Amino acid sequence: MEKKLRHSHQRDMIYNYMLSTKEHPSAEMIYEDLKKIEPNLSLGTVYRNLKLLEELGMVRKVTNVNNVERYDAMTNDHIHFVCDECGSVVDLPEYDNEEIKAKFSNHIGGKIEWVNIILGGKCKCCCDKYSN
Amino acid sequence: MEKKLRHSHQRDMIYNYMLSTKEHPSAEMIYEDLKKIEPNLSLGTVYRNLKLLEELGMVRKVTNVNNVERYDAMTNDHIHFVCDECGSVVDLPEYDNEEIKAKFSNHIGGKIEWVNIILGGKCKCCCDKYSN
DNA sequence: CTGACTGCAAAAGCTTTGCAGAGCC
DNA sequence: GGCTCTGCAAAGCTTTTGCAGTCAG
Repeated sequence: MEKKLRHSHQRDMIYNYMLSTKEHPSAEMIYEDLKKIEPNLSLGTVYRNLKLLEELGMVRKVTNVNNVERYDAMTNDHIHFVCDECGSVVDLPEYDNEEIKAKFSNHIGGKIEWVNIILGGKCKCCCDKYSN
Repeated sequence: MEKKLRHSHQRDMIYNYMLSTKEHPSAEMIYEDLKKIEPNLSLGTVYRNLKLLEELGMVRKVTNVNNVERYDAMTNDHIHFVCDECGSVVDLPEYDNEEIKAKFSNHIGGKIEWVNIILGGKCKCCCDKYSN
C-alpha cells in the first residue's frame, strides 16, 4: 500500500517552488518557471510529481480556473479568492474549517476529510482597471 | 452587450433536466440521459447551453471531479459534499454565505460575487462498502 | 543491481468551435 | 428573411501514459 519514494531533484524543485510562491500556479506555470533553471525539465514530470505530492498531502488542488487546475502547498486552514476577470487566486486569512465540518458531519454520515472554501468575483486590481 | 435568445426545445430539456435531478450531472451525464428521449441531441449542444445557462445565472458549475465539471441548477445558497471514492456530489442543507462574504470583503477590496463551499471525503455508502 | 524517476512524444480525455442546414420570431 | 440554434465532426487544450534510458540507494 505504502509508496516507496526515492529522492529526486525535480521533485524537490517543484515542492520548493510551491512553497515559495503565492500564485497558486498551474502545472504549466510551474513548468515554465522551473524550465528557466532546469531546461531539461518536462511537463509530464511536473504533473507526475504534483500528483505524488498531492497523495502525500504536501500539496493540494485549490480550484479549476478556465479548465486549468491550480495548486497550493498545504500550510494551515485557509481559504481563497478567485478573480473571474484575470484568473488570479489569492489567499485569505486563516479560517477555522472545524466549525463547518462539525455542523454537517451528522448530516453526511460518511467521513469528511477536507473542506474547500472559495470566494469569487472581481479583484481590486480588475475593479480599478475596468470600472463598470 | 445583452444576448438575444430564442426559444429552443433543447435548451428547455436541458434546464428542466437540471431542475429535476439531484445528481449534479456532468455534460456527458446530461447528454446520455436526454439522448434516450431525444436521440438527435448532440453533446456540443449540451455544452453550449450549459454555458449559456451559466451566463444567465440559471446554472452553475459546482466542482470538478476527476477532471470533469459538474453542474447544478441555481436554487438557494447551499453547499456540497463530494465523495472522493465514488465521485457522487450531494447537497447539504441551506447555509448562509453572507456571513463569510462579510467576513472577508474588506480584506479583498474587490467585489465578491459568489461563494463556493465544498466538503470532501468518503460518503456513507462508500464507508460501508470498503470498511477501512 | 533494482526499481523509482525522467524526458519525450503519443494518447486520452473533456470542451470548444466551424460549418451548413434547420428553426424561431 | 434574418439571426439564433443545432448536429456533426474536427480541432484545441489539459492531463495522462508508455517506453527506453538515467539515477538514487
